[in-house]
Amino acid sequence: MRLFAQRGLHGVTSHEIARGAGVASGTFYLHFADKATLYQDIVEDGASRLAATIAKSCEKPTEVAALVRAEAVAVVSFAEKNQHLVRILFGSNARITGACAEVLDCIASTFEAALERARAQGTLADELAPAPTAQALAGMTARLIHWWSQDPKRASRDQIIRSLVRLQLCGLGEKR
Amino acid sequence: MRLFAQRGLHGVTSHEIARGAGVASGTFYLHFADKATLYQDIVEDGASRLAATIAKSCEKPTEVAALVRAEAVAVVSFAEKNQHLVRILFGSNARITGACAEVLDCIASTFEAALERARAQGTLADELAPAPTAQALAGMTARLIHWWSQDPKRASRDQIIRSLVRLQLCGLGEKR
Amino acid sequence: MRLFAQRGLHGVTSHEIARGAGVASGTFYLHFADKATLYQDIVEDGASRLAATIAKSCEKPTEVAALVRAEAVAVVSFAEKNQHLVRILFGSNARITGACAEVLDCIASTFEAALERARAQGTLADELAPAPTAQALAGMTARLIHWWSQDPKRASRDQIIRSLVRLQLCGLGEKR
Amino acid sequence: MRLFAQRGLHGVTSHEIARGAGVASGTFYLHFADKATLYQDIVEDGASRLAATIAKSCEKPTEVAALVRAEAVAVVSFAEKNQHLVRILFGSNARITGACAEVLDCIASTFEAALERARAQGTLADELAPAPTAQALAGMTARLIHWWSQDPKRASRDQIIRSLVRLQLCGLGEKR
DNA sequence: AATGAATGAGGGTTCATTCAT
DNA sequence: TATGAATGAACCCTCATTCAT
Repeated sequence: MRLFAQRGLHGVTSHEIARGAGVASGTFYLHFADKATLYQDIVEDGASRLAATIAKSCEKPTEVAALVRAEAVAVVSFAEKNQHLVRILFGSNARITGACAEVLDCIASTFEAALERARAQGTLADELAPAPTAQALAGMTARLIHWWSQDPKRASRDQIIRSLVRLQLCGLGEKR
Repeated sequence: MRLFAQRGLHGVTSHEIARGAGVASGTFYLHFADKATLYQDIVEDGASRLAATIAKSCEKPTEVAALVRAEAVAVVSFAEKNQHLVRILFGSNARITGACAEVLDCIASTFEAALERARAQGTLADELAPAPTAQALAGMTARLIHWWSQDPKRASRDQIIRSLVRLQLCGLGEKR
Repeated sequence: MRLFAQRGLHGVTSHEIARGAGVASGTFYLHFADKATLYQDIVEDGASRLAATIAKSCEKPTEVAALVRAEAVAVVSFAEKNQHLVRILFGSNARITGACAEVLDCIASTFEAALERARAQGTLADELAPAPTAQALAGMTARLIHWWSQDPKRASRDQIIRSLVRLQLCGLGEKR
Repeated sequence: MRLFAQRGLHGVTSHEIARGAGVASGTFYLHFADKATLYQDIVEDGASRLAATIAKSCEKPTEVAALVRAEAVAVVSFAEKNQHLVRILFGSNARITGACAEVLDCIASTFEAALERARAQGTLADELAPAPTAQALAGMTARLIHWWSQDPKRASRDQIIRSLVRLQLCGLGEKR
């Protein structure tokens, strides 16, 4: 993951991965089918773990504000524990490899569902169309997380969460 | 640009580029130093053209709302005219190639400057730290533009602009 | 062909073929899809050329003896001109590669047709079943040709032809 | 033997052989020096067993016809009991491996000796040179046996023997 | 004696780049 | 200036063989 996060699928050789793991070249193939499959598996597994983490964080809260906050906390915690993975998922030549069922699209669709609900309840600002807004919120989250995971000293955990919450709440409706 | 946008730096061969341009393989090297340099040049040139477009759009307006709107319009127009380029800049194994002086960072720093100004004037919501907020806004813009440029029928030009303006204004302060 | 004749498909590397042709490794792939395909093409092309040669030699003669002789001459001439090819076709890990639609089966079926005709005319010795006899005659021809092409000094052209003719005539019926 | 008969020396891995024998990969090397040696040993042992079988069958008969028949029966019986081995010996990338002291040459030399004897007694047809005729007869035998062992339902045991006897007798002289 | 994970040399293939024409 | 055949370094992957357990 470290190597893929730094240099991408094509920038890393199978020899480097093996050597990085302290084993011989051939040993790589005792554990993984091939380089592309390993990468794809990392992405897919990571995406579903992230999705599960988010989903779980949304179970309890009922108020919008609490829900948004819970989600932000979950995402930030995930990023803290999976620094390399986050860079792979959001650093994103993931798209190029065809490996990912679009982590971003996955997150975006979560947002989109929430926005549709808000629209139904009349709490969504009129000028916000659900689809593009969902994409914008997903992009915002991804970028923030990715930027932060490249160097966690750039901002405190709390600042990240507060920014996420504020912007998401704003995007998720909250007529002014 | 079309090829790079579709398949990324590593997914395209120099032969394909030449053939796509209707010339022989060797001719490629009469025009470009090598494939990586071409890619880098596309990214850098594209980034500075985008930056210039944004900067120009910000010259006249004095009010925040007008300024944000002008910027959104400029970015959207740029994306319309440079569909492939936008996918290269934001689709983003740009980061991996080391080719880019971070288009996103460039955009982010524009936002950051605005946020610092807002903070000085006391109009920035307290919970928003300038640096991460700037990243979030940049990520939001990039994602929205990229998503849209993959298939312009996904949303109307206007919806994109309205979403951008609303979310940016919100992020840029506007205490509630 | 020389290399394949000497060491078989698996015993020859693509690098050796290139080097043997006085070109660099990559050049091989400008001319052939890959090593296995080249081998297969050699076998298939060789088989059909041999079949065509045999077929042509059988056009004119009407008497059995003349026909058998014409065929023997054709096969021997082919072997003289295509020493390496003959060793590939009959030296025979051809079967292993799945490359060949069985050159031998092809030749055998020619014989089988002739034997069926002989049977219909009542000139075939009773103890000879067409199918196995055809295989035997084909194997005989192949072996003789292969053995000779490994070292043409082993026997004169004429000895080969005479042996072939005599044995084939015998096999093809000629009740005693 | 089954694996080698089906796919040849190069088409079988040492792992497959071990797995086919129900032991672990390393165990293979407790029993055999290496894959190539195993193959060579199979071929050499098989060839000498076949040679011994033939030699034994030729001990008693004194008449040519009886001798030829005894030999044919011996060979066919051997093929019936050693289906895989026969395919290895005659299916024949045996030659390529350098493993075999030429089973065919071995058989051929038996025939050649008989032919020389016939020549000395003046019973050999003038047009048949001993060496090429011996090769032809050996090839005929090998092909017939091999063809039959690939699918014993192709012909009855008796048909094979009768064809062999008839053709060999014819080749072995029998002036007309 | 058996295991099976580990090794690493070797081979097939690709492709960025060159250069004689 | 344009060509495109040729180059050869580099990469992915396989598999015969070893050896600590």
